[in-house]
Amino acid sequence: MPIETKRRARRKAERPAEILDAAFEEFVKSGYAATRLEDVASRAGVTKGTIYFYFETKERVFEEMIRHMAQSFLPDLDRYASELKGSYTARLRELIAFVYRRIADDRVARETLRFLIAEGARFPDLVDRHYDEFVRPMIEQFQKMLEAGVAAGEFRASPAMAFTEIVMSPALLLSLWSLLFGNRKAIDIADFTDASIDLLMRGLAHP
Amino acid sequence: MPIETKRRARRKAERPAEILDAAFEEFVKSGYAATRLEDVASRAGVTKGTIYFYFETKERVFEEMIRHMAQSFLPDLDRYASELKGSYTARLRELIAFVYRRIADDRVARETLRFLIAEGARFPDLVDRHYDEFVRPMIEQFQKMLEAGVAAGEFRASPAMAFTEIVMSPALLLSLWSLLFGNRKAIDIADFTDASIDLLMRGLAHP
Amino acid sequence: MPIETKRRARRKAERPAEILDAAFEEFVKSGYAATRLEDVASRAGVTKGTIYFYFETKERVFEEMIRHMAQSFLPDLDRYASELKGSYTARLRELIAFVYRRIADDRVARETLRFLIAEGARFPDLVDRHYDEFVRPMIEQFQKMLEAGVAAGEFRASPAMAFTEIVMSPALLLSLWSLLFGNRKAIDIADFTDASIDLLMRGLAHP
Amino acid sequence: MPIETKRRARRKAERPAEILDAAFEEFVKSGYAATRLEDVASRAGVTKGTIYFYFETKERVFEEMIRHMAQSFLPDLDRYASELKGSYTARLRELIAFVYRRIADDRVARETLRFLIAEGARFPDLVDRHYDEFVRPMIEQFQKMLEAGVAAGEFRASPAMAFTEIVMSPALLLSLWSLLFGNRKAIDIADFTDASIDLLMRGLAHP
DNA sequence: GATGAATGAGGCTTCATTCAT
DNA sequence: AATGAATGAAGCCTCATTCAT
Repeated sequence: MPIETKRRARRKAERPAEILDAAFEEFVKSGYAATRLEDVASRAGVTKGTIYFYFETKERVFEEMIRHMAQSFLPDLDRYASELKGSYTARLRELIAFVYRRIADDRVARETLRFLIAEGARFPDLVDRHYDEFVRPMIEQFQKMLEAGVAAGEFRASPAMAFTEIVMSPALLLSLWSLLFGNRKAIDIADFTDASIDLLMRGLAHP
Repeated sequence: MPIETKRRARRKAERPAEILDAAFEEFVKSGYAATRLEDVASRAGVTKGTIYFYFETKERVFEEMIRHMAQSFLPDLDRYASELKGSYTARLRELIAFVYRRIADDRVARETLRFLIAEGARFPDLVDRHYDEFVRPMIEQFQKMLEAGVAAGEFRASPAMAFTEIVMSPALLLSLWSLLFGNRKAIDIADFTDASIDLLMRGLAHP
Repeated sequence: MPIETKRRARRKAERPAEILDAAFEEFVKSGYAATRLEDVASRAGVTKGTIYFYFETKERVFEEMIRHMAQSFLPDLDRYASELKGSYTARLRELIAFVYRRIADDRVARETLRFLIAEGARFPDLVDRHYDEFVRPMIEQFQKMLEAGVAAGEFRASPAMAFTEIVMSPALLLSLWSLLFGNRKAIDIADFTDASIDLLMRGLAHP
Repeated sequence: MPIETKRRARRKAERPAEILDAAFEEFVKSGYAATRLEDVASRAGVTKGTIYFYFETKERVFEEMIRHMAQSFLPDLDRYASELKGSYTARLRELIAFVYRRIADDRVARETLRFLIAEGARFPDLVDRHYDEFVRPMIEQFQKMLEAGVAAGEFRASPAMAFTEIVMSPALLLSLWSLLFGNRKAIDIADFTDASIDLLMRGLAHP
């Protein structure tokens, strides 16, 4: 196979991804309804017809875009968690900091959250899929660690054990803050993270 | 003045509010772009033209709708806060519970949050207005109470003092949870609230 | 009858005329179709409903406005023509100058011409009425004078006798020039008039 | 290239012109504001959307239509003028007759004049363009010939030399007459032209 | 695979007209 | 007489979608 053919083939193979990348940017800029597939096409360097070669409808483009962008960091999280050493207090601290960095500071994750909030009613499957792939596993990861910490006598058996998602709520606030105010009312992420962790760890600790 | 005139006049005066109420429901159902003003009109019991008698554009209807629905509960909050007695620990607990009930459990507030997240880029003034009227005053109220509690020696001077919004983050999570999952993955609000407060109060307390 | 009542009655009697004056200005500004009766109303200091009290439709407003503005100067012309003395050459010169001043320099006449050209297809009766009330009498007036001049041996029996309207054509050009170019490409009316009359009188004279 | 492709390509290339031709007819029939683009479309054998594929707005359709229809006859005029032989009196006579035939008798030119008068305020650029492309060159052509005739001793140095447009005014009257009265009050164009030229030439001649 | 001309349903917006007061 | 709230028909324009090439 001549090298030129190979390059073109690779090119073609990447078309859908290029379109979805372009779709992400356009959907971010204008929202689902106000985005024109024409603009997605020209950003991707193709024409409208090409999009319809790869995707059935605008809705499909949106759905696939969400899937495409939402690269799960669950494997990373699991590996990171399993490699942590030391006291559970220290481990939890590390794990939370890790998640905060990934969630609160990641533009793609943030805008995906916006999409899900804004268009969730139209795409309930996407939301549920996200719950299954991101939210629940993350919560379970924290749940495990909390329970281990309690078993080890490091954490008290607080009622928050039944609502591990509370642990993530400051990170969520950070995301929303950014979605709402952009950098008009910026929060220092590092300081905020430290303060959140400090508050949380004290809250979990034995009195 | 005949009674018929009065009724009609009252009717007239209420028209804009009726339209905005209808607009809220339709915008909730379909989102900004997918809502047809015609549907707003028929829900309000008028015709399309009538909406344009009171509002210039669809955008204005949306903006005014947000303003109309967002009845500030700041006065309530201030009064409630000023009437609290006892230790700052107890007062803070009460205040948080109060806010949780109002925010996390209020459909209008929740959907307004969705609107602001979804359409904030198109209506930045609305977002800033909400910050000025709701977010900042609420944060300041909590800030005051935290400082008083520290001054009274009840709370430690934690780094979270610089990020009072952390206190509200579980309530936000509750709102978002509802926006995303509706009642598909319901959280028991009362228990969640208790757990959050418990965690927070321990985190704020002296070791 | 108290004086206040009288004033109000006079006021009322003038309403239609005030509306038509306002209509003229608005129709001039935007043309027939693009003019909103609402704007006519507010310029006249009344509300839309009032216009419909006096006129059945927008078309009627336009028609009545044309009638109202088109104050015939035929009586003036006839009187002026009958008072002229001296040679027919001198009389014709005077008469033409008189008409030029009235036609070419009169904003109302000019804009009426625009209305008739622009909306003539929709209002053929208006056009015909104008022909009967303005164009034909004016031509006849000139016709009479030309014939008298020929009979007196002052003018030659030129073929233009059968097309007296030629005499008016420079004035028409002046009107159109103004309609098209406003004062972007102004022509000196006095000089133009003199030149036209000079050319015409030579053309009519015996060689 | 298959013949079918060629046909389709030719079709495509002609679309805009077909649309503009249809637009001319519809605008003539109803005027700018009262013309519906839908009617233009169906007259052109396409649908509404197609018009918007080629033109941004209704205003653009109108502007482009005017440009499209206004095929300058300046080159013809220049060639015709340069080929004339004989006395300047004879040449001028020929030139005027040529212009009268083209202007006074040309439906497109006539209706374009109506458009410019009716909608000139909305499209001043069109008007100015017409001045530059038609009016001024034509006047200059006549100006040159008049000056040559004066230099040759055939014409007197009349004040009309400064207002060459007077020469065209009977043709303009003819156009307007047709615009206003259609064929309700027809003028014999040939006789009218002869009479105009006769009057003019006598007016220009030495006494 | 890719193009882009063409379609047509649909929504926003305007405004002449009506009518209860 | 006059008001002005309300109507609803109508038109401009957009854009997802199709399909011949």
